[in-house]
Amino acid sequence: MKSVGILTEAAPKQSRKQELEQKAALLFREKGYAAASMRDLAQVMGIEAASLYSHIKSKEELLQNICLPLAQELSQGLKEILSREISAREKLSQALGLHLSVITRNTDQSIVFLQEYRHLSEPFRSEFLSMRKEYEQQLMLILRQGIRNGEFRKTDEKITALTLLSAVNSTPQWFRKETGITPETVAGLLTDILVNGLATQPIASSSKTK
Amino acid sequence: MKSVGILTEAAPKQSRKQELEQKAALLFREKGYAAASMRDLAQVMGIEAASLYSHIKSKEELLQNICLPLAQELSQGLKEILSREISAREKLSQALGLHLSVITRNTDQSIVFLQEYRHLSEPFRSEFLSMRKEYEQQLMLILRQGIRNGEFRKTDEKITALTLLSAVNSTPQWFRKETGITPETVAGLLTDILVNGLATQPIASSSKTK
DNA sequence: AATATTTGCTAACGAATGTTAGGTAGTGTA
DNA sequence: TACACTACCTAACATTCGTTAGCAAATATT
Repeated sequence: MKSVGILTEAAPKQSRKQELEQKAALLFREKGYAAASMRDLAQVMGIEAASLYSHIKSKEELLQNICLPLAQELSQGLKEILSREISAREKLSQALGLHLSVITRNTDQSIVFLQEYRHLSEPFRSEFLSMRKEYEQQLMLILRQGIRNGEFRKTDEKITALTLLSAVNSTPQWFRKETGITPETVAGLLTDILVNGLATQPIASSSKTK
Repeated sequence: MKSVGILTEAAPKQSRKQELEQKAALLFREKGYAAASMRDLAQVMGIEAASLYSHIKSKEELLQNICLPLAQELSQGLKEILSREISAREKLSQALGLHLSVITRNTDQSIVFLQEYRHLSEPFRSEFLSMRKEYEQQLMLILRQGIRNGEFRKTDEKITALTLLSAVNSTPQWFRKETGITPETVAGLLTDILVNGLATQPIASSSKTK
């Protein structure tokens, strides 16, 4: 019962399962995982709820296929950057750039990834959390390196890392590919703000760095 | 059936309803609004689910009582700051300080406020969203003022405002009162990072400001 | 032409959901 | 003492939930 033909034109190369996962990401983003029902998802797909199970084993499988690959990609990318022999500043810049590149190319998935991971069952949830923790600590490592060699001002590494992360993680909320603005542009913009600051000239502050 | 006596010692001045709302905020924070059931909440309170309705009209009323007062407090505070006759830099600093003060004093509520507002029914959801939009635009106003008079570097106001907001909004995730660190300390730290930047010295970047 | 795979259907399941009805026992107030 | 109020109970409701069983038709593969 394919008969795509006239009505649903141009279902290109994507399998039905991929289409389902994409629609699921959008639905989970909009309503939240817990509040999005399989019947909602079925309606979006134009089929009955029970028919979804021809493609997937469970609702949670959808969530796993959204969260885990994304976590994997981010984690692996950062690890690679960390091993390069470049300045801390350059590392941070590349890390933010990669992070932004990944999440702006997958806005729906990223938002779900960031907000709904807690609905993963064990052991996936724990696995996810330990990957995140590792990721955060690698970011802190870059900061610590930069502070030690004088590239960065003295700040609390943990707080700074989490603040940077949440700053870049908010981009999927407003980023739209259609506007023509590229992930690279965003990366440049955000990195600039966060590394160089907003002010035109530094001012006396609590920090002891001139 | 009060008989607090020995078992539930020191239920200080707080009414049962207030206690319920506080427990609800914690529960909603931990499990998400949709995934947190009234039976979960009842268990936390040590009573039956049906008994909750002696104190509230509905589950959503709890969400409203978490989200709306917080939105009100933030919105009103920013409006007040905006009207002062001080530099943009000072305005931004005070705005971030107030924002941080409010949300670090109400971490559970803030997280729910930020992540679960979408489960408000109409017209509360729309009301909430328009308050948030107004808040964001007032922040942009401060940035625009600062850019115009040279206090801030030239950046995209919208992106910058949203980035600043999400940076400060992440504090409830890691902030713990018990550690002794005060909201004011956090405010100083974050404001410093965001306004003055991470770097010890600016470097050639896409920005045209020297 | 025969077979396997993909994609969908109807019907139904047990479990969990928010909520209501109606009642009871303590507590504070007139 | 009488009365109202607070705080809880049991029992049950209609609805929605994720999911399974069993079947059918179209498509792809051999």
